Amino acid sequence: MTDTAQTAAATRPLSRGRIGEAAVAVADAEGIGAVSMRRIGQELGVEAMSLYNHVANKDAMLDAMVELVAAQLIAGTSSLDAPDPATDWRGALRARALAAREVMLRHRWAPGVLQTRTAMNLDLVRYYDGVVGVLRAGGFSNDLAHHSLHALGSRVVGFSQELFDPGAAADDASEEMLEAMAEHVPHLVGMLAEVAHDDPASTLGWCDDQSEFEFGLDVLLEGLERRRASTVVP
Amino acid sequence: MTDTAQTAAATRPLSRGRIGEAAVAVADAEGIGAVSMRRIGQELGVEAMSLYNHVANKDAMLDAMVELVAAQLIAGTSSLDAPDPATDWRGALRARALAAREVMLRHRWAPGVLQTRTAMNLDLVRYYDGVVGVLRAGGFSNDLAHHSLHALGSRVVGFSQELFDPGAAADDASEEMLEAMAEHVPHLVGMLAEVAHDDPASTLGWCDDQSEFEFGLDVLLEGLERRRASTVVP
DNA sequence: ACCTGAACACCGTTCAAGT
DNA sequence: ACCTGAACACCGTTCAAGT
Repeated sequence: MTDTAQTAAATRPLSRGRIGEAAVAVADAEGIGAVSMRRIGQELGVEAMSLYNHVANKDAMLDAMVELVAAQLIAGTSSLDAPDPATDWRGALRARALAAREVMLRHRWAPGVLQTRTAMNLDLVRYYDGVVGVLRAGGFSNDLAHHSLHALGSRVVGFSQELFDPGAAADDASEEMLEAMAEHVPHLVGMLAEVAHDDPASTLGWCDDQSEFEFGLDVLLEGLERRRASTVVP
Repeated sequence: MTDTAQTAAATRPLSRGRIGEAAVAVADAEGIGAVSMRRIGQELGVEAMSLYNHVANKDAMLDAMVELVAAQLIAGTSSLDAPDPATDWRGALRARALAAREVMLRHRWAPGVLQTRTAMNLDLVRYYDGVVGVLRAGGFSNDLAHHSLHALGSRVVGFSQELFDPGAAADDASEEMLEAMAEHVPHLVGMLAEVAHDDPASTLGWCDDQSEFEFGLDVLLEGLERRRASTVVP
């Protein structure tokens, strides 16, 4: 690795873009915890301190990573044959969110990093602009579009906040543990038992992230459509 | 500080609970970034290494912090005169979410930490159990209750995922910057201009987190009520 | 203009030693 | 049983020195 990296460094000059790419690759493969200045430098066949010539600090390196993901968000939605928002804004927005979701699934560290960023990112703002464009074309007032953006929250960029991953928790938890908890959490245990019974293949880690994402998205889209329709005076 | 801390340590023995409390206090005051083993030890008038007698590692210390917040979640909902879920599940759940939100606003580091946790936490699970209890009392099937839990996501514990804080971004951005971006993000700039115009007091950092939280919550509650009603055969 | 090595001030964690 | 000090392997970042 050191050898090929060395020659690569000699070939292509270091740059903010190359640093971002290397960092994304490491984060994709080993998680964001593996991303350090020293490690990315090593990946590029260079001392960690050399990175500071192209990137102000680690935070700026994370910004560069976000930039690449945001660019994929834009790329993903432009190569999309979605419904015309003027006639089917829900379909148009739904397609956008699902396309964004595919990007986020390729970079599972991205949601966490995105949340810590405050720096303005042009492509990310452009993505949001596209969403507002869809809503406006679909007949939303600017005010309702604004509220809708907040209501959809992160779902509009392809992920939803799962505060607590029942699957991960269940992996740790034995069934006996759940039984022991039953008296404290009767509703949850009852629900779990019934849902697991209906779909026995997925005993404990039973949640289908994709379909739950779509369920939540659709509830929101329906509710927003209802509000849009009630504000339109024909 | 060292002096009073020393005597305090002599008075009350170290414990997982005291460590958690100290860590929560530091995080509340200075953010989660200030929470380190060395710092919490210092806060308790003890060497960092002493903490390891009561807490397996830093991760376990974070678990102890979450435990305290989850206890407040439970405490907040028990001292709540909310509507009877059997007659008004939406009111009951709404009150719960808003009470939880107050807890989270007191511990702004909590959402971020919560997301990194996988360990089973009894009080948190009990809180969720209460939510499922409300839904069941309101007439939800176990299946719909399960989907609803996912759809509500973190909102049910009082915060929503704001991927991008327009307020924070706007603080950095001058109006000129926005004008310069106008050609790239015409919809967003237009929306911003109109919303800001209607409420001129809050020019750029214009989003009212609390009311946006409630808007999103209400859209979801309405949409879920609609689905509940359509599954009930009278 | 870019890269390097040593250094600084921090981390979490281990371990042998104290009481 | 609990606490300590030194040590290890990491961080991000600064700075003077190289080319």
